[in-house]
Amino acid sequence: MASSPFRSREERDADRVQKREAVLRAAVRMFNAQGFHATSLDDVAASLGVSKPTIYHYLGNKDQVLLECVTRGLEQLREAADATRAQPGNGLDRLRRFLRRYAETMMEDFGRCVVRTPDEALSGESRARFRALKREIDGGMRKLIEEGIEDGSIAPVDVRMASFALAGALNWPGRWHRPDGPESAGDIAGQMVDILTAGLAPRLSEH
Amino acid sequence: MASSPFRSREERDADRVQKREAVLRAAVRMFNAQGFHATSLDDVAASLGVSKPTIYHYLGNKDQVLLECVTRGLEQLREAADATRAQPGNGLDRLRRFLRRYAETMMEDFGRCVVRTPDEALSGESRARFRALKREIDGGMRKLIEEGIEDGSIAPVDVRMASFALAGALNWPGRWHRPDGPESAGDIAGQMVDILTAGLAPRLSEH
DNA sequence: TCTATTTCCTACTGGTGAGTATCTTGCCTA
DNA sequence: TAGGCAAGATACTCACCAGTAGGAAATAGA
Repeated sequence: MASSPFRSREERDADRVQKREAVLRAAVRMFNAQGFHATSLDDVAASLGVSKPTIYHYLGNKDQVLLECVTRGLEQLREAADATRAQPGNGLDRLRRFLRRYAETMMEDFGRCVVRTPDEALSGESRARFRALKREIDGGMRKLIEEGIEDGSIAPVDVRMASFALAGALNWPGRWHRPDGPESAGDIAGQMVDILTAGLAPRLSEH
Repeated sequence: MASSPFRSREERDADRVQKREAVLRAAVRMFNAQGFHATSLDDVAASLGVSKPTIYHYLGNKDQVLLECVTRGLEQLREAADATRAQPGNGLDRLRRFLRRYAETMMEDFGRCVVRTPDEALSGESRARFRALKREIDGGMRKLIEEGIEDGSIAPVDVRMASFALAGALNWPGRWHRPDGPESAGDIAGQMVDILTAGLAPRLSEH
């Protein structure tokens, strides 16, 4: 493949996608680092060496930028739920696998943005969509818990409460975890899932 | 006590404290409802039928208002930890009592403000103090877990991870719980603590 | 009665940042 | 080769809001 200064249609399209991606990535990083309100689109643009209208060109207004960030994160979570559903194992096993991926996602750029974004940061239609997506994820988690209770691998609990407890615990790393820290996201996720499924009280009958 | 239009020194002091309190309460309610950045001090003042300089008179600048809100919440948590320390029972019992009060606090005005306030919302010295107070609470929780592990009432776990998991799960109601909902804060707190201490996997040996 | 202090208001300043109007350049297509 | 569209830049507007200046009214104390 000789590289020519004349780019084909596909190349130019790919270019556009790549630039869009770069803008989104820069935005989410700054939102996570400094907070949504403390980040101006001028800042984001400057960090890429471009000007503000460029962001409007690729992504739209600030609301839309944030919505796309959180949507990305929530889609990763939904994919995790879908993948889990297709796997073998009893309910608890599958829930555990889902929770691990959930926690890992929460330590990545877009996942962190989901936890750090309160509903009020978005306005109007965006807020409604944000909420709907979160409800969907919650629904998936509840379903997994229910399946586990049905097959006896999970103790009978209030599904709604359990789901909130798990989500809360696994969202939290998105607030405290630093990606450059000593522990890998996978390690942390694994440990948290163990603690949550085993509980704190010692098990009397463990082989 | 005849009520006279001439107020004593004590009465006037009490008046001042009461007004200060009212301003703080109005502020924290609006911060929780609409978010810190979306709430102007003009809004807070208007909700009390006064003007912005009144807020500056009683509380100082916006940073200081927020700092006092979160400090109140964190002090409630610290009091809970102190009270717990004085109580009888094994480590797990005492931790459970603390966690209940922790969760309940997170569903009240000032507690909710603590969860909803990211570090970046505060600036400079305020931010440092906010972080220090949070670290202190976390230290208290870790200590309780350690004591439980020592006396055998809590399974040996990574204390840091356990503390993060518990805090995350119990902070979360501050984000989703509506005070006017059907379930009382006490009920929710109790259920969440049960789930967290028992774990999800069924216990084989329970009498 | 005179002064100081508390309490609170009206009215301003100044900065910041979202969003837009308009222009330029260059490539693509007809 | 003319017209159109993509990809940006510059340079604005406009609204909002934190924080302040300065003053008025009431009360306290001397």
